Amino acid sequence: MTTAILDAAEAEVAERGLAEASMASIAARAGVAVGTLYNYFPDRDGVIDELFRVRRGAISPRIREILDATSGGFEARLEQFLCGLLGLFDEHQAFVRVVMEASGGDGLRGARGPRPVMTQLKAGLETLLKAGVDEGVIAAADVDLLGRLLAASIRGVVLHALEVGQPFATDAPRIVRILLDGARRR
Amino acid sequence: MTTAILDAAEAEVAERGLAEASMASIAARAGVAVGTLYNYFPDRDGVIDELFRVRRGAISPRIREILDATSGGFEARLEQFLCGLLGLFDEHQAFVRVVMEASGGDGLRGARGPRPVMTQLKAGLETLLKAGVDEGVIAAADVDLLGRLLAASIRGVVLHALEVGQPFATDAPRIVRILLDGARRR
Amino acid sequence: MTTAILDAAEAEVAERGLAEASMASIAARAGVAVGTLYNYFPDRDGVIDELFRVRRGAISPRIREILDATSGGFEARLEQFLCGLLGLFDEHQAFVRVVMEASGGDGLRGARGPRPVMTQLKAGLETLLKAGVDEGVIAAADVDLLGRLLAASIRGVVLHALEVGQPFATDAPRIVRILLDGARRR
Amino acid sequence: MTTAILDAAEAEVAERGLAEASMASIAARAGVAVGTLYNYFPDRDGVIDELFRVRRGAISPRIREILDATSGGFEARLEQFLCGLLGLFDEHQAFVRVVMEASGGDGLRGARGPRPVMTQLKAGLETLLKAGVDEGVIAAADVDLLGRLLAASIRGVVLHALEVGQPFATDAPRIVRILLDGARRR
DNA sequence: CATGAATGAGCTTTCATTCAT
DNA sequence: AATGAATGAAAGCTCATTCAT
Repeated sequence: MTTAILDAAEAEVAERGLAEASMASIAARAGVAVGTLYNYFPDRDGVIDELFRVRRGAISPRIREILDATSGGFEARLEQFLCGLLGLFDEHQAFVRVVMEASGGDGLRGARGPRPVMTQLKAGLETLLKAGVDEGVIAAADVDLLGRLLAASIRGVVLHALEVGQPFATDAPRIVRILLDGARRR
Repeated sequence: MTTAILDAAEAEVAERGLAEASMASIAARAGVAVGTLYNYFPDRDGVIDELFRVRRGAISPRIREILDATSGGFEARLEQFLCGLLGLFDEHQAFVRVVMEASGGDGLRGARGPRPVMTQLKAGLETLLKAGVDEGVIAAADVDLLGRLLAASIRGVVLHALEVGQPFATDAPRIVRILLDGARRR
Repeated sequence: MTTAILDAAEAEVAERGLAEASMASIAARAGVAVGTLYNYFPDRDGVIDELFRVRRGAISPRIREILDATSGGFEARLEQFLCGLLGLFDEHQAFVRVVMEASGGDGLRGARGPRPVMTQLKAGLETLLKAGVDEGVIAAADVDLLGRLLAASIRGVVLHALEVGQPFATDAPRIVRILLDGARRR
Repeated sequence: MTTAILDAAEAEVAERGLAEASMASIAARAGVAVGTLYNYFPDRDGVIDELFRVRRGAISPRIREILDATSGGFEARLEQFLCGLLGLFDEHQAFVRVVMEASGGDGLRGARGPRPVMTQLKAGLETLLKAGVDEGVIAAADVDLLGRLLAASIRGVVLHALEVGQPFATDAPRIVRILLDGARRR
């Protein structure tokens, strides 16, 4: 039942936005009465928080796995990481929508919850980029900016894919190529 | 008066978020009575929409000017454009905050308003990138993705600058360099 | 089972008050499920009403016994009655708390239940006072007021004892003395 | 408006009881919308608390005046005090009902508000009774119990008068006579 | 026009009650 | 019988909106 409720909440938030997802609409979508929600969660925040907690719980270890599974040189690993990441997001489209909804001005105000995933993602990127520095592929001075560009690019690609209804993962290799070698023709 | 109200709305949304910006708080900040808001706007959405419309009205021609003012080769123009753009955003920090707040899942739902700016920005980028293709600097096949990466990068850089409290414009040249020539050391 | 439920209800009302005694808390205290309450009582009011009915059923005959057991002259009997009554209340502290809780404006509204006890108590007092009239100890004209003063005094003494945590019965002789002979020194 | 709302709250509580007095019923009785209540009071407790505060504010100084206005010997003053008090309560019948409703198990749990009036009343009685001790009319040892009997008697008389719909003040002299000289015929 | 008190729909939350197991 | 999850009416509270002044 908790699962059904969280799924309903997720769909509701993805479709209508965090502020518009009322307990009544979540209950209706879950096919239960309002009161039932309160048999499983203390209050509205409890539902939303748990939604983020559970989804994070499903995604977080996968990100680590994807990172750990990368092998080869820096460039190959980065590409594998991005590819795996976007593939993972493909599997959690609904939640990705929620995160996009919720992550307007993160950090500018009380960010509700997707933060840890983004943080972990950035941490993974940083790990890889440092390996790239060690291999002499990229300059240490570029790590920070490059990390941010990569994170932003992932967001941009995901959002675009969401809008046009495509899967996410296809662009990963090209992103890596452009960010490493540039778009300039030679 | 409309201006005062929109300024108040902007400040309120930037500070508290779209959902928390009540008509009462906007009126209080503007130093008028709630009723007065309704003498100038049909309803709450009217205020928010007009806020976006007006700011867009101020920003749009500037974007075009910035684009038109670029000169030189493709790379130089791209850098000038980004630089000018980020400088422009620096002048509209409050509104940029509002946009960040509001631009969670644009297009996934009824996009409130920043869309056109982003669209125009993308259009400007596309114009430039096409010039790049004509000059033979970049491949036509990369235009679309590169445009999205640039747009996403701008968002990432702006958000980061907002969080750490820095001006936006400083990173523009490095972004252009990375996206054109790659971060790979040679 | 009914007994266990009523005991739980009594304890709950005594501790938290009538309004705060929920079916859930009563069930929990009785160690049964909520549904079980409804196998023995039609609804919440049914529980409360039955609580009063049962306790009255236990107290009523005792009051009669106490009255019947009184012997001697009017004054002695009155003192015995009061003493016995307060002693009886001592044995039913929890219920007395419930009655105090419930007996705000009895009769001003739908009196929940303690009424009959008070009525019987007043009836007993009246019987005694009439005996006093017959013996020529008190005037017939004073019976009514004296009855009310005695009843009120009992309430006041019980409430005070409950607040300071003392047994009830100790003050009975002094009350009788004051009401019969007055507090005036001679 | 505050007055109208408090009057409505008072009537509602007097008629239906504290727990049953909903904001909706208070609003309806006051002839305003629910929201209006919240323009004048922070929440439901705010209404109830203010009701008690205001009525206490009207009654408290009067009690003091009544006490200060008493003159003559102890007995005369006590009678004047009781008489004045009951007369005062006659003027505030509605609030007296509220107090009766609210003062079930005072002190046994969080007593909402009439407490101070009762406390002041008891303090007034104590002052008088001490004067009685000084005059040698009553014994110091009886002050405490006599005070409680008087307070309880007042409550009993008021409650009875409320139920039968009589004015309160008529019984005062007889109460004083009984408590001082006893009901015993001589 | 400006005002701000009044409004009431709508939201969150509670809890007596039901009923399939 | 006992259970306790599900129910939904009802309560408290908020806030966009209206309108008499």
